[in-house]
Amino acid sequence: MPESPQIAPDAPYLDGLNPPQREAVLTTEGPVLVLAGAGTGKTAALTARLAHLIASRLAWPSQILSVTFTNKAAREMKERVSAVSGGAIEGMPWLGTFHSVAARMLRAHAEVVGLKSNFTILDTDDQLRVMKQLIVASGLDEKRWPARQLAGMIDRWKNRGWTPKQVDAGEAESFGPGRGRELYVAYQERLKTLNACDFGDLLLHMLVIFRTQPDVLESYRDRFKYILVDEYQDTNSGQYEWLKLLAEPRRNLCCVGDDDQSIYSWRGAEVANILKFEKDFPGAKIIRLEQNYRSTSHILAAADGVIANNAGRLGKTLWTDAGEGEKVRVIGVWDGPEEARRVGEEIEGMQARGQMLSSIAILVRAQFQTREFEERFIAIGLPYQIIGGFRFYERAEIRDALAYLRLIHQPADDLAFERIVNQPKRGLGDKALAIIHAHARSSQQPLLIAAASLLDSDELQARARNPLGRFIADIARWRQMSDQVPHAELARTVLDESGYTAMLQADRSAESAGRLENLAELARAMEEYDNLSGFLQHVSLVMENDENRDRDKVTIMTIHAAKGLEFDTVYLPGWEEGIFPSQRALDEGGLASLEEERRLAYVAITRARRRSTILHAANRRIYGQWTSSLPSRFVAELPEDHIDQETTMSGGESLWRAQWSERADPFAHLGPAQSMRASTRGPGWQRAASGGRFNSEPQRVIEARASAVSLGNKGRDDLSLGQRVFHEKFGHGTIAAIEGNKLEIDFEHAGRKKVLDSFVSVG
DNA sequence: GGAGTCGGCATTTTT
DNA sequence: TGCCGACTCC
Repeated sequence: MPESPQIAPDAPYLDGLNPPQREAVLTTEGPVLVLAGAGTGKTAALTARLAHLIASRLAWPSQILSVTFTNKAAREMKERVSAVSGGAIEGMPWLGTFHSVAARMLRAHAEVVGLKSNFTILDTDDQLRVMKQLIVASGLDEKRWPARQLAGMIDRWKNRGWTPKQVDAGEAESFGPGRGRELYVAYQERLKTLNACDFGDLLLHMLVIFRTQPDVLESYRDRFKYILVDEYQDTNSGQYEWLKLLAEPRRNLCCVGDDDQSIYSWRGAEVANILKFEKDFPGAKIIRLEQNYRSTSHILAAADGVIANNAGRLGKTLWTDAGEGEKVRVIGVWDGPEEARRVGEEIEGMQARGQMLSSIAILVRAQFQTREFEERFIAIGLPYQIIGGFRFYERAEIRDALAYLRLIHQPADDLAFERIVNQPKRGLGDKALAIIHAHARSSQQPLLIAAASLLDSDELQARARNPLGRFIADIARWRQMSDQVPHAELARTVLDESGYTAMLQADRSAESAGRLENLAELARAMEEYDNLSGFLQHVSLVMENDENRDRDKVTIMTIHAAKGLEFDTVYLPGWEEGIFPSQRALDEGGLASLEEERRLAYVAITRARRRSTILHAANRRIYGQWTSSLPSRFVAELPEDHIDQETTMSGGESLWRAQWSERADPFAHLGPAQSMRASTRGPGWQRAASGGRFNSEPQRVIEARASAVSLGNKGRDDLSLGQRVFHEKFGHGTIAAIEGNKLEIDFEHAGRKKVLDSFVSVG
């Protein structure tokens, strides 16, 4: 590999790039921060940079680490690199999301942190269930100390790169109280026994390995000649440390991002990472991409006027030669239904004029806002799609199916066992489960194995024992099949033979048909993977929504979900104090979260290519209560020259703008009923209704050691024939026979029974 | 195990 | 207001 790049100014990948973009491509050595404003051709530059590194032989594809946050971004980059290099380049092995790259590394070094390389990746619901169990086990009231709160805390700690020992004492105190650290330790222990880790662990474990195993760190430093990071403003402290460790000592680190588009601080992202880049990497080159190829200048100016109110920006000024275009419209309406009606009418008008619905989006601050539009669009028959909400792999039926597959693949998967042992109903209720749990705990076996050994005893009543026996035999049989039958086929068989399909067919509710379809889709999706284990491992990291994009539809989604997307026409409803900025941000986060809300506003406006329309309503129903609302302060921040204001109410166009400075009640003329100030809305209204449901459950896989029906445990050594023992259910008796962990006992009242040694006590 | 009831609660969610 | 989870009663 030559020392210096063979600069080819006419290289095809440089075609169409502007000077700063070229600079971003050609500045290969040393730390580089590319500040890429919205719509400035960031991905084009990044892709070209990768192509350049490879084409000029600075590095092999395998020597470049490029990380993104989303699977979508990773996929897009892969596709574009391969297109720009004429498909000649084999897929880049180290191009992926932070999590998938870390998972890949962790599989190679799992034993360092006490895992096996086939560890399972838990999702949020798995985590919550495990944590709930731990909270209950530690004697805390799960109502007062909800698992979600603990999960949130531990997640934040992991985002910061903290192992239990590093957790700030004060923070550790706050849960339980005083039990935070202990529960964190217990959680990690539990994960270890499940051979599982959560999303945060993927990065944290690797961080620990880098910190403690210099040779491992060294090998990766050797390997990665160049590192690229997309959406750098979204990195958290853990990811930052991870990158920094890998980037030293070469420091060929190129980070691309936009501080003005940092909208995930509540997920642990640290805007500070991008703000302090120069300090952390002295001599870093800062390149600004400021030419916007997406929007017209009125739109850019409006967005710029808003974001200019934020302090501590790195600063950049977007410009375009696309022309002025239309001003941003600001429309004041009476109430929520009118807002939806107005948008619906305009869209119908555009549709009549031939505009594609897919080029139109409605971007909201929070999920609950989608409802009003949904209702309206149904009423007028306007095709729409709501992005967000349930993901494919979060649907209950999908997770049930996955649980079957997990349990077949990995008999030790207790979470999967719990999920499906009685799904469909087999008459295995709480009582049976409690007995299985008790035995599993005392014999330290996975639930499936413990359940199998219970079958040979009288611990369970025949009513439970028989269906349990069938269930276990089914799992064992499917497990054998899994070696011979293609895994998609296996999935279909399992769903049929387990009675799951029949259960859905018998269910005549509105959703059941869709569920059956989803399951069919799941089996189809499986065909794309080589084997069951590959599929299961992939599923946990790439949980994507398969939206059907066949028909022309208006898109409704949150602003967060819209980051990185663009539409010709964008509607931005609900720009009211308390909604946007959200009440929560106003109440709790102080200036920092107000600024984040403002960045959201910036992201929202800049999604539009040609037309951006902001709406606000004077009255809105929140939790069923009619409340009057003030226009968002962000409305007042829009530069007047670049907007057109319109109101469907009397009062004049600048009504709201004036009010912001005068702090008067803009709706005083409406009479006392409506003039309740927005600020008088107490904390009661704060969090508006949402769709964020957590209904479903887990998935993960553990290495199989024992077969599903293996028995023959060594028994206890403190028991002998003729000994008097006590059994909770059957009372006192004497041991008549011992075989491994199985006993036959003559009970004084219950007669002769087969029981397991873990259920008896001496005496 | 299913249906009914009651109380608490309610942003954003890349992996 | 409306949903979800927990709980109760057949």
